[in-house]
Amino acid sequence: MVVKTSKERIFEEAANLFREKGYQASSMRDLSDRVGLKPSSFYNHIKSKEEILQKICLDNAMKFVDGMKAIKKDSTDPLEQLQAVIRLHIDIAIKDRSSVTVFNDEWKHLSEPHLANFLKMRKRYEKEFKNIIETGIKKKVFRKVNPAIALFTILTSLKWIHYWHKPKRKISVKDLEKDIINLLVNGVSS
Amino acid sequence: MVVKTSKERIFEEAANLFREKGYQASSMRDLSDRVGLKPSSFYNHIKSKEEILQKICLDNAMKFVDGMKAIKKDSTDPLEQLQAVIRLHIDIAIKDRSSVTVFNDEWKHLSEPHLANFLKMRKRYEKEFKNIIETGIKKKVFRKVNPAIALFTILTSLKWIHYWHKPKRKISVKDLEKDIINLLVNGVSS
DNA sequence: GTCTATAACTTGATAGAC
DNA sequence: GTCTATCAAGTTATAGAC
Repeated sequence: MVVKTSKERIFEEAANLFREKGYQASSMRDLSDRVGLKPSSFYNHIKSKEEILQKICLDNAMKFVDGMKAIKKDSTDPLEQLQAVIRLHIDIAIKDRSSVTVFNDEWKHLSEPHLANFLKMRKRYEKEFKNIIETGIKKKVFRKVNPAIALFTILTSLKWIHYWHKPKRKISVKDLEKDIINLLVNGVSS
Repeated sequence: MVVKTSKERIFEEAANLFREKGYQASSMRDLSDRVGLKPSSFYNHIKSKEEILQKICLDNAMKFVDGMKAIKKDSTDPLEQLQAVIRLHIDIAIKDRSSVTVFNDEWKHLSEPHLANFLKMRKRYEKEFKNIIETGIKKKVFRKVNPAIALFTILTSLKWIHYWHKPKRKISVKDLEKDIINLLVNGVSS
């Protein structure tokens, strides 16, 4: 994919723009400046502004759903699964910063029925995540924590990476993953 | 404060509205419907729409800054300080859900110089938080974790409470605080 | 201090020439 | 497939009556 099509450039620049300014504050004219096409030309490639948001949200949701599916297939050990899920979140955040930020922060601007679909997928994902924690507790691999609280604490704690990680930082992705897993699994206490 | 002034009602309903729809997607007409005043009447009480956002962001920033100051005064033990900071975040999130959500998610729509001020305050707060972690490591109260990674993981992990906590949930604030502190300090591993 | 009316501007999207 | 021109609707904020 050396030469990008106009359509690809629209989606890529839109993700960058939406990440920086938010979906609502980003106008088609702003996007036009970045893509190098007049706003009217967009409509040969997309149906509407919201279609861009829909695709970004759906594509990222699929990355998480597919990743979770693979994890559950690869291992049945809750600790291994938890570690793999943490790695999944970090890898997705680092691979496409803009797109995952839009997925995290701008989904609320989806219209129906896309919003309902999105929330249904998210709920299902959270359920699978919580199941890992609950199984870990049952097998005594994890301490007896409140599964819902552990779920949201861990899930939310993985949302800063896209904001913090820049290629210039000296830490490698492998080390970053190791440190975060260590922190969430073992805590800070000595 | 039994009877609320128009000004108070504007700020209160604005926080609710901005939380639900986002700042940019919230119009003065939307706000008008909730407050029960015509949009033009707002301008007897406020200078602009952004002034509302500015006040919400600044007020909440001050809550965190003041809270941090009190914590550093009350104790010099890093573990006690960390526990108190976690409680601070949870208490603020539960006491005024809407306002803290706007503070968390909508600050990017501040114009200069308010945006720069906000970011400066945030950076200073993060520095004080990181200092607790670094001191804890030096005193061997905490394990030798990467302080920046621990800072952001813990800080971010506290951002789901406003979204999850509803009075109808059976768990008390005290128990919620205990569970989250336990999780972040000791991890999930048994 | 609230209202009606409206100014001044920006928005997403379309029509139609090339 | 890109452009110019433009529309219809929505935006924040103000002027001035009461």
